[in-house]
Parts: sequence; structure tokens; C-alpha cells
Amino acid sequence: MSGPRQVLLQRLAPDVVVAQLGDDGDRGEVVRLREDELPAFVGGLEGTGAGSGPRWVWDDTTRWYPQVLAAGGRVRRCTDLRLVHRVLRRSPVVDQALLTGPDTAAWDEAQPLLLSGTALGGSAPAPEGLFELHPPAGLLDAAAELARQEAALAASPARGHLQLLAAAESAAALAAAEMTHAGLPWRADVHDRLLVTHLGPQPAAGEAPAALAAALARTRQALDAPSLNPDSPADLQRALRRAGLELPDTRSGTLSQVEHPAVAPLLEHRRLSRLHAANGWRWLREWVREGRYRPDHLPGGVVSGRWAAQGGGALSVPAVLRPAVVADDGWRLVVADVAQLEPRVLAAVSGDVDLARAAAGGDLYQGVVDSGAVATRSDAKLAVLGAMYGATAGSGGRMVEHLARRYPRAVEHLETAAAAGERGEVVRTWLGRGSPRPSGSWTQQAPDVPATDAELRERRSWGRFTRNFVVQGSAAEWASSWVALLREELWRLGGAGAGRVEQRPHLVLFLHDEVLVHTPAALADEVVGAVRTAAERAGRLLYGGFPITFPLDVHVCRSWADADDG
DNA sequence: AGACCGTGCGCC
DNA sequence: AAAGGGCGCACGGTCT
Repeated sequence: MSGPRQVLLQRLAPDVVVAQLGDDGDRGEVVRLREDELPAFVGGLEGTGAGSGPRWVWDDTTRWYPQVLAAGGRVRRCTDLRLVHRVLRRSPVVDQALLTGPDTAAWDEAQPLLLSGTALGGSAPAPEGLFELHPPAGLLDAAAELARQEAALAASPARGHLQLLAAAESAAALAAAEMTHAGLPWRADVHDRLLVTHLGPQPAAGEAPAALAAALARTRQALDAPSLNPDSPADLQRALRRAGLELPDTRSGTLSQVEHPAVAPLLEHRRLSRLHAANGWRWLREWVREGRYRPDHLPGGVVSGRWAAQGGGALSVPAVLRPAVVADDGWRLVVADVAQLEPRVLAAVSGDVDLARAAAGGDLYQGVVDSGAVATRSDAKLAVLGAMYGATAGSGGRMVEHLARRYPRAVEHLETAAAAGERGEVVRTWLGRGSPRPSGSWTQQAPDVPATDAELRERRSWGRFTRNFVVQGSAAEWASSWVALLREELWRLGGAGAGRVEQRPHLVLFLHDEVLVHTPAALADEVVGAVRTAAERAGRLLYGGFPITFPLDVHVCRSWADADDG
């Protein structure tokens, strides 16, 4: 007996859920449920066997999946209409007329429902709640939107690619919800010990840690400024000027270029005060509960398609605190990152087989050196990064010229994207995500009106953005696909039996080109295989037979800190 | 008191 | 080893 291939869920009112069971286009049975009956309903159709389960269609994964996970459930696949809507709305290869309906504006504005800092943590204010404010996101007509999206996809000349992107985004939404549900293992005791090492014992509320106070005292003394507040750029710049240092700004890089006895304590104060303010004891109290850190993960949260995260700065966990990320007893972390993801993606999307060949040895930068384009590995890095970011001046700019001679297709792909951006045009990623339209006076200028310097600057700046967009965005969709496929592979590893997501090998963090998997120790080797398999599958899925590989650095370890090579 | 912006810095 | 892309977050400072 096989269940429906698709189930569309819709809320008619706060406690009234309607499920339409059907196969493509066919509306079959309609079932009404209460909210609390949802997990059992989902579990009943999802089954336990591999490959079973329908495609769940819902307005927004963040409004359906957390309760299923909390009840111990899991779904295999879904369509996240909010995420797919956002992609299609901005894609230059979609006929917008097909996507437009009476409630399109509401779909445009739909926001994910965040969990961080609300229900579980407690103290933070104002949940952006399920039914508070505009109920719309919960009450939009999902069936109508699905029909519009399917029509828009079917009519697109880039149908295949866009469907991959829609599937990847939706699967990413599932992975993101599971990551928040399981949480990143976080040892508060280790974190505290690290803070004591760097800052001294935890001070009384409102007081500065000893090491911070000492650095401040030395800074004030060296500048002969007893009431200096180094957190105030204006105050600091004044004090520096009195000491004979005229600096354009007070950034660390600028400071470290001058010689003055105040610089060292000042920079130490910066470093420590940053640690204390961003990831100190307050952070620990606010974000870590029962050995887990649970930020919200937001696939497609960044214009380029990269994931964003909210709650505690999850994407910038400082390196010094990574020892606090430790697998549970009997478990391991599998940490994997892709070497040189963006230049590899550049080779693929531009069809530059020479750059792909340079990447084939495993170290793309070394490959660029070996091809004779530049002399040293660091020049190669400078050249490649400069090309992707739009460096013009300095050695970065010079190196790009060398790169262009040897890899004209890759460099031309970037130049074309930059030129389109400077003309105010939209560019797209490999799978069809469109860049936002620029605004500003330079976009509406008649050709015969001379631009001001400011306008020229903005124009070039937008060109650098679109130049980077095609690479960063295409890399982001490769990475989301990797995560989506890895999620599948991991579930398979857990065995056919039951078991919650967090009791089997599961993703706990994703950082643009790096994943952390928490796994029972006995399965760690298989997880390593799964991570590699998923990367290979992602490459084939997106780029077919194009000869680019995505080599991974993979480490099995107890702590994230142990994953730095070796 | 709260909204907003600029500066600076952590990460990729 | 240059300064070119993307974020989230804390803080100072200003405005309302």
C-alpha cells in the first residue's frame, strides 16, 4: 500500500489545519486536524521505510516543522512555498505574470518564524509569533501559490535549474529546522574556562574583567588620557591626536601600522573587549541551554542565497571558543570543509576547463602557479580573490591581469557580470537566482548626463557586488545542495529503525562551505563517506559532466577545535 | 525610552 | 599580505 505522493497543509484558523492528500494535480482526500494532531498525522504518512513519505507542501517550514520535530518526527521532503516564492520573484528567467496573484504582496513580505530567544530561552521579548501581528503568513492560500509556482517553473527556459534550486532551498529549510532542533553541542564549563584564561575570573555584574581593566589602564597611561573610552572612536581618535598620531580611522589594521607604546595594549583591549561583549558570560547565559546552542538558521537569508543565522552570531563563533564545541560522550563531530569552493564554482559556471584543470590536483592555487600564470601560491590567491571581489589597485589588481591571460573564460565571466551590474542590469546564479535591482540616482541617468564622482563610485561598487554575486550565489546553491544531499545520506546511515533526528547522525552547523555533523562514534567513518558522497553528488547534480571536483578536508574529532588540520 | 546610523570586528 | 564581496552583533552617538 502506498500513500499520497503529495500533501498540502494549510491553516484555516489558528487551530484548524487542513491537509489535501493528492498526486500531481489530483486533489484527493481532504482531512481536517487540530494543531496538536499534526505530528501524529505527519508520522502516519511519513512511515519509517527508506524512500517513503509524501512531499509536504506548506507555506513556510518554520511554521510547521519544529512541532513535528519536537514530537520526535521527521519528514523526508517538502516544498517551502515562501522560500521558492522569493527565488522565483527575483529570477530573471521567470515570467512574473505567471507568478502574480491577489496575495502576491503578502507572499513577498512573509517572514520566517524565529525560535531563538523566544519559547525555549524564555527571557527575550516579543515573539514574532505564529498568529500575532499579521496572521497572513499562516493563512495565505498555499494551494493557489503552489499552482502559480508550478506554472512559472514549467514555463521557464531554465526550468531544470530552477527546479533544482527550489528543491535545494526546500530541503535546506528542513535541514535548518533540524539543526536548530538538535542544537550545537556546547560545553559551558569549557567556555567558562576559556573566558577565565583570556579575561580573568567572571566579574561582578557591570564590572570589567581583570585582564580588560588592566589593558585599559595601560592604554590610558600610554596615551596620558585617564578617562579615555577606547570603545568610542571619536574619543580615541582625539587621544591619539594629542599623542601625535594622526590616523584616518581607528581600525586595528590602521593602528598596527604605527609605532607607539599605546598600540599594543589598545589592540589587546579591543580583542578582549570584543570577546567579552560578543561571546562572554552573558552570551553563555543567554544562548546555551542544557549543553546546546540553538540559533535560528535561515536558508536563503542573504541576497546571494547564502544562509543567514540569527541568535548569538552563530556564523561567527570565534576560533578561540571552538574548543567549547564538543561531541557528547560516545559521540564524535565530523567536520568537513570544501577547499576553495568559490573558485571551483567559478570554473564550473564559466565553463573554464583550464581553471578546472588547475583545480584537479586538489590545490587550485598551486594549480594556477603550475600553469605558469603567476609565480607563487600567494600571488595565485591574490589574483583569484581579486578577480572575484573586483580588486583594481595594488598587487591584487596586477595579479588579475596575469590570471586573465591564462584563464580568459573565468575572468571574462566575472567581467561580464560586473559590466552588467554597472549598467544596472540583473545578473543570475548558475541555477537562476537573480540579483536585486539597484536603486540610486546613477540607475536612472540619461547617457548624456555626466555622472558625478559619487555616482561613478556607486556604479562601480554595484558592479563589484554583481561580480561577486554570480560566484558567491552559485557557490551558495552548490553548498545548499551538498547539505540537502548529506541530510539524505545521514538519515540512511541511521538505520531503518525509528529514532529521533538527534539520536542518529545529524547536522549541527553549516557555515557557507563547512559542515559539522554530530554522530555516534561507531558511525563516524560512515559519516565521513557520506559527506564525501554528498559532495560528489552535488557536483554532478549541478554541473553534470563538467570536470570539476570538490575535495573536502574532513576530520573526525571530539572538539571542533581539533579540526584545524593535522 | 526607543529608533536609527556609523564604526569596528568576528566569521565565511 | 591586499582592502575588492557577504553577513550579525555590540557599542557610541544622535535624533525623536
